[in-house]
Amino acid sequence: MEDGDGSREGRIPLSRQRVLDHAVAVADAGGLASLTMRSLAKELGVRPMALYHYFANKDEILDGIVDQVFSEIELPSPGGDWREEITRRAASARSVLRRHSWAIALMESRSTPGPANLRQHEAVLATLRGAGLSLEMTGHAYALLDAFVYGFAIQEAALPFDTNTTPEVVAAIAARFSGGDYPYMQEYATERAMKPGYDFGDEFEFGLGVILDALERLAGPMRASLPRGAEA
Amino acid sequence: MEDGDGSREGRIPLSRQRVLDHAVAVADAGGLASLTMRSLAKELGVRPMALYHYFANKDEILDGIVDQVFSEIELPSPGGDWREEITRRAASARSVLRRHSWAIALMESRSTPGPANLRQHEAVLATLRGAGLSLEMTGHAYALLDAFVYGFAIQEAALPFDTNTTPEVVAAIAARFSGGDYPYMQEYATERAMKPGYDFGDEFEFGLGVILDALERLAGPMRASLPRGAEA
DNA sequence: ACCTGAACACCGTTCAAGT
DNA sequence: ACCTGAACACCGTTCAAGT
Repeated sequence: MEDGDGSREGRIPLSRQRVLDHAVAVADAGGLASLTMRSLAKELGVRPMALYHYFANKDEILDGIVDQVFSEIELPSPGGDWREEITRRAASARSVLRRHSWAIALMESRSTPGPANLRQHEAVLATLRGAGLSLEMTGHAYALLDAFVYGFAIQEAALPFDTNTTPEVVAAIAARFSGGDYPYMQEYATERAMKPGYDFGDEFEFGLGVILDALERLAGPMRASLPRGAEA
Repeated sequence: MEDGDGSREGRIPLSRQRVLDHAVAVADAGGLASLTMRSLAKELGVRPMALYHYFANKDEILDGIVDQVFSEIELPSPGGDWREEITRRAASARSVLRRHSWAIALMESRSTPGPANLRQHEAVLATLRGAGLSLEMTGHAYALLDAFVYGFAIQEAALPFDTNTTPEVVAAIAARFSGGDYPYMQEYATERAMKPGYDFGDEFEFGLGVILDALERLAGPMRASLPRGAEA
């Protein structure tokens, strides 16, 4: 994974973007704990202090990679069918957060949204308002949709198994419930979760569908796209 | 906040529970980053290495405080009205995660659930199954409900303002949107979020209500409580 | 059994310096 | 402007030791 010989010749020069790209790669590969100023510098073929020429401190880098992750999420386009657009954006957010699950932990602690985050907000608001939702209903819809998307990402990240967990590991987990202390968990595990074809990920489509159906019903008949507040 | 004079006389002896209680208090007061083996030891009036007599390492303490947080969430009782019970449990989870918002970041990274977490799962499954939901619908309902609860907690934790933010701060945030780049965000901010009486927290009741209404409809007429899988 | 002291390999970051 | 070296005050943790 090292990409430098240490010599300055032929080195791609540092830049904010290059630092952030490598920071994301380091976190993807080894988790958030493995991302240190020193490990990041080594990955870039540079001394730790060089990073401080582009970022005031590590927190600024963390803010940067969170926004980098947001920038990977597809924006809904306010022109199209709102349900289709919102679904596409939600699915994209889910897959991005699955790729970079360390980002979820960071989202909780940083409260200054970056530009990609703001663009994301703007596009979702535009899509919902464009579909004719009232301001109040737009707020309801957005909070509910994003809570679901982020919460689902937490659940997926915390799952003790993913799609390619060995049967041995699954059996070990199941053994914890077989003492009789957790009859309902045991029922769910044996009668459903361990059945072939079961995939927790399918709950995403189900949940999102439930939410969108409800919003559609609550918002009344959707008007065709009539953008407001953007006519200036 | 120091509670010891350093002398061993009269010191409450260490124990796993005492360590965890203080660890939660430290994280509540100063955030997760402020919780170090050394700061925790100082808070307990003890040397850092004493902690290793009760926990193998810091990770075990982190697992412990996550489960401690889960233990604060009210369990639904399978006997009562399912909607009421699930609502009470969700509201409790939200307020607990608001009190300990650092726990959200930890939930993502630890995948071995503690006893309080398991009890929580068992009680929710019992409540849903007791209400007559099929195994499949129970899985759908649980995933959707918890995604919403956890996701809402992230959103609340990431909010740049809480209920007692000064108007100056609010104005500073609003100023970022007034450049014309974000017309829909500006509309939402000025026409709704900054209006007196607006409270993001109200979206919790709305979203939970939408989800419960949908589940009620999908599950068909609820049978009276008929526990299954626990008759042994 | 319960706690401590010294030490090791790490952190983020400052400050002064090199080119 | 861009990067470095040495140093400081921290980390988690090992190991051997005290009572």
